[in-house]
Amino acid sequence: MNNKITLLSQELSTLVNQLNDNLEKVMVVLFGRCSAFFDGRIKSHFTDGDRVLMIKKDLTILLHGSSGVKPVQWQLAGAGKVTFNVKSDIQLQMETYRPKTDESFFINFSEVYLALCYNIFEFDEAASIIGHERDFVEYLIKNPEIIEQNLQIIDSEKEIDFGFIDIWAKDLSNNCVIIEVKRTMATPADAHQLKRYVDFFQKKGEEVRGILVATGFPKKVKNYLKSFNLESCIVPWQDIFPTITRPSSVSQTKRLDDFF
Amino acid sequence: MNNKITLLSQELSTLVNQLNDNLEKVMVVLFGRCSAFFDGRIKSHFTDGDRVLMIKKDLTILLHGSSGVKPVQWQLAGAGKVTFNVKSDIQLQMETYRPKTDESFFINFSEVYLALCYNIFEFDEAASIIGHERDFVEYLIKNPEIIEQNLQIIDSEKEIDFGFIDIWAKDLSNNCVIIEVKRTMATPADAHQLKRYVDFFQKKGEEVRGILVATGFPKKVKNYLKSFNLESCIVPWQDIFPTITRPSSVSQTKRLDDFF
DNA sequence: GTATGCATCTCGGGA
DNA sequence: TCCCGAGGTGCATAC
Repeated sequence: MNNKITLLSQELSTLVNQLNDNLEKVMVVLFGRCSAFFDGRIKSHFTDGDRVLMIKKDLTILLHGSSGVKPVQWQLAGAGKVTFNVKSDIQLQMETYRPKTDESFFINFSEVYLALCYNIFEFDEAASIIGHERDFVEYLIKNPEIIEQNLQIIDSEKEIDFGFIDIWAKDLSNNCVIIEVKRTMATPADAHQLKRYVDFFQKKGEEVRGILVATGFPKKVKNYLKSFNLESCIVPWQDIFPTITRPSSVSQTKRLDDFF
Repeated sequence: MNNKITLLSQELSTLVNQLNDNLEKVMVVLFGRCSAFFDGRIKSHFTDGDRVLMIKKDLTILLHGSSGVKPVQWQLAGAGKVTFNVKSDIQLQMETYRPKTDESFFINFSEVYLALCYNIFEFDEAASIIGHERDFVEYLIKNPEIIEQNLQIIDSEKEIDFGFIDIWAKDLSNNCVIIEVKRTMATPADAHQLKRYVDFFQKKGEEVRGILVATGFPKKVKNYLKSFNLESCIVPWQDIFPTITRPSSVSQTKRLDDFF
């Protein structure tokens, strides 16, 4: 094929050896019909179905079905030994145990359509990401007038007994203002989180306002904020942060011959 | 190969047509070196690296790297049209847009090691799972003495203005007892959630106790509970629920010839 | 190692 | 459809 992909044997006794030899060295991918059992933090069982099994170099194990982002079953990296074997000459089985969490994972393939190794190169895969909550907090600290005119920022990411306060400020009347920042729609839990921060300061006898910043406020959350005398502030983040420009130029140093 | 797996062309202009023709009909999997851009709820960019692209029949798109359970980038099902095209004769590009969330996803392959279609059969993939929170709540309702002697269960999964109460009971002194059940270690948010429920009943002038059930209580959570006058109860779920027995027999109706 | 909270959380259930 | 909470949450980060 090429030096990156190796198709494995369709003969089970050979396949088993190929698989066991290559685990942890390359990524292994199997396409087949299988049933699966997981026993650990929860106990789950899937009956026979067409799936994709992906075993990464760190022994992360993913079993994907025909839809959805989440695997139907999986095991986190750090399994103990993963072993394949053949049962009764006709079924391929995978068995693993992850001691750290006392979890075991067992898959029984009634059919293997294709098995391959992928000699994936370990890049430093850190993403460049814009839009974490932290980015928004920093933006608001530099542009507090988005929330309210004449806010004086005092501190941010400040730890108190009940957690971390995103932004701590004072308003024109010298009231203490606690600001909690969310990058999504506000939830009841968000409102309550803010409430407990405000309570903390009020217990110390201070005059305190609380403002929840989010992209939207469902009715229930609005009611909750109102009943606790907290304020809301809608900030449409999508309109504030610019689009990443998509580089569409092709490197001139690569030529068609480089690929195959 | 077989009727399940079709290896696609290594010639880009042919590959593009094969891909576009098969999307939504089968699962498509590509192994290659690519850079990728996602712009939506967040903006993220990955530079060139070896990855696996999986496009499921529901147009869930997963881009997996060499480690970890989570894809490095992804898009939920329900993209608008997904299109492949060839750029400057030497790069394969994928482009998608998901109107619902105004998200776009763009991948540029500098190399394609292998591309294939997987004619995955749509089973009803519902899992049989034991160990959901609901199972624990039901167990406690049948065995309330695990929490406390002489508890009288009044109701469960009861909706109040601020959410659903797991278990609502009365103790020997006829006090109202609100019980919140967690299947994991208790978190500060759990403690606050319970406080929310207890506050609701106290406002109605009732004498209320709150008990948080979990497998463990970090010190900070203990402190929260204490300051809120709430109680804790450790229940070691893993010791209570039995192991799923693993069927290891092979169906006698299948023979080796059935497989290849 | 444990604990804590964010996340493109994803997903399912209920209104 | 929106809203809400559970999750085998995963995962980085701070301690």
